[in-house]
Amino acid sequence: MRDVARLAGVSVATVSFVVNDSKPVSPATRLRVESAMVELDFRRNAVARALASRRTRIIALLFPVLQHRLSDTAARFFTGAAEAASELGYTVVLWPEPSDPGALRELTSGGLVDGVILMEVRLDDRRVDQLLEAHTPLTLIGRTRDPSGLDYVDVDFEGMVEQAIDRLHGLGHRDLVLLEELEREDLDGYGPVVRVGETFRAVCAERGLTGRTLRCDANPAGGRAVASTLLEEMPEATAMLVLNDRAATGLVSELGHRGISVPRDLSVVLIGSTIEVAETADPELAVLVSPAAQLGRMGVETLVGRLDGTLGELRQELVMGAFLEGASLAPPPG
Amino acid sequence: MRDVARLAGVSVATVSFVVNDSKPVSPATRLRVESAMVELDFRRNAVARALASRRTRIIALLFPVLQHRLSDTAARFFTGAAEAASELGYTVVLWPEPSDPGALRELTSGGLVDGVILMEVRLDDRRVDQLLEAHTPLTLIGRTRDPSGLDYVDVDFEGMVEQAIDRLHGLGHRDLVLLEELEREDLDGYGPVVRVGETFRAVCAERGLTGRTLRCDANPAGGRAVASTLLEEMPEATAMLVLNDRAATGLVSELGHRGISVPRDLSVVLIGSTIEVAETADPELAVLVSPAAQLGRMGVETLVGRLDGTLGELRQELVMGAFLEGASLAPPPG
DNA sequence: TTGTACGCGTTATCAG
DNA sequence: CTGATAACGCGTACAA
Repeated sequence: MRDVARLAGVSVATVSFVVNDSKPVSPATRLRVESAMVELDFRRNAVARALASRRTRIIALLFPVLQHRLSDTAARFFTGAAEAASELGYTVVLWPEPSDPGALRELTSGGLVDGVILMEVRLDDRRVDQLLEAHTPLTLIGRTRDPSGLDYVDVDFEGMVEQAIDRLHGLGHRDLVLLEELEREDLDGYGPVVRVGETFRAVCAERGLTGRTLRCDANPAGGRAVASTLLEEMPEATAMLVLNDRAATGLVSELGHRGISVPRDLSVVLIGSTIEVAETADPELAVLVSPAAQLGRMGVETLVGRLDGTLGELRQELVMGAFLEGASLAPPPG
Repeated sequence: MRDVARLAGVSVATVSFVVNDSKPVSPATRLRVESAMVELDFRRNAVARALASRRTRIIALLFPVLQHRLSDTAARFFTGAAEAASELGYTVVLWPEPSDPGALRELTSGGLVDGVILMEVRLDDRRVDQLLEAHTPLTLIGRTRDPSGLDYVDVDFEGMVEQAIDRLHGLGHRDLVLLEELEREDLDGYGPVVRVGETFRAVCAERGLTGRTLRCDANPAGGRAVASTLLEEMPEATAMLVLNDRAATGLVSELGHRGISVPRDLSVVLIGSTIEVAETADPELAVLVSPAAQLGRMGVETLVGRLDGTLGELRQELVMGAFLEGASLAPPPG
């Protein structure tokens, strides 16, 4: 930049004005500066700019990649966020969560990113406190147990589970099962799992339905393996809610092998998955689609609004996903 | 840092020495500095450090998220890369490819990242030239048509296709089909598709086998839809290679509905997918697993080696994935 | 072993 | 409209 200034016969300040058009510059000198820039193949240095201006226009989407699979759904959060950021003149990068918690502070208070969007939030999430302590502009995708004072957007799992149950209830089902993931320390207090489980039990109780829980590994083999448990221990169950899409396809196909037909003998609803994954099963599963891309977008808009100061009040919003009927719903047999 | 120095009664240089232990410091003063640091809750500023040292120890994994789905396999590249980076004292972030190509130069010549790992490489990939021109340290996951002079690691699609064909041939199959994705401009010259297609045709010709190609949308619905084409136009085909896992599951289940059984009537091999996706189909598909995590790791190791100057020669390496038998292979019928 | 002083490439604040 | 110049926070010769 110094060189550009020299070649154009102006001061560095003027060059800076041209580069950012932060101040009016006469057409003549602007031209001289611009040609000098191409001449010297000038590229502004983002680091220096960040040091001087105290911002990078970069947002980190913090994702604990070692604890949570970067699923299809998670990928859509990222895509939605990336699109929105691009429109707003920001860049969002997917930042694997540092294993060392100290590294988190470094990242966040180091000035490399202007703000952080936190994913895979737990009810008691230490990361939130750490980030707040570091005064990092923060938006959650998900929410803690007590999210007061925090900007967040989240899937409305409660609403989705209620809708699913009511749909099944409306078809005549009275004996439901929720298929959950095996408990792992990693998942302890993980929002979606906790909220879906609690809502399931509460709504079943409210409606006078039987609501039981089954657990299996979060993959097709796990789903296959749990089929016998289901048939042996809960033969009266006629409908099922599944949070883990991978397990669902395995379960459905294994049931098929055992002569149990979906939806004739068992209705199945997927919670918070994608169309494509629901279509992968045979038959296509009913699914409450995760509004992932939309939430990614909203997360970025919220954080940017906070950064630019254009967002006044707190933003706390829950979003339901679309209900796709698929071919896995029917009245209970008999 | 200035404040820390003042509180500890030393100069900023000494504080810097302590922070980076770049010079010997007497235990006494070190202690004073350290306690001053905790007292003031000191956090070093990554941006300033980057400006002074000309490196950030951050690597960008450049992924064109708008053109390519961030699939399960792609996610594993990221995970593998993140692990390796962490071990080497680096951080790798997933950087969505800027839609504006000029923005790519900004990113790369701005000093925000020390180097770039390029994903979803095409045979003629402009990004490579742009990055080289900007003198950005660069490693490819994938490779261009002529990758001479470039560090790269890639899936050995040629070897994998050959292995798959030979396996099928060994079972007695002589009439093969390759299921490809519909042509899209986005995918024009995309390495995996081109190489798999070319190798398929070449190896079939060499072995005297019939090798034909079918195309469908890269999702379950696409696979379902292409089932009738297969049955009507290629009824003699007894085995199939599939590059798109999503389509494969749809095809297999639709064939089942039409009385065509895998593997009795048709053998199926998935190329470059994951165990879990292969297990999702019914029956479990044979699969040549993509060595994604390993390649992610190797990509990082290569780039870091280049950055640290510990890597001498060029690194150009192809990796095969494991062959899992699944339950979708059998001799041809009759 | 420690301190001084300069450089890193911009932005921002003045004054002109 | 333009130019000097002081930050920005840290690394690192070089000197002490």
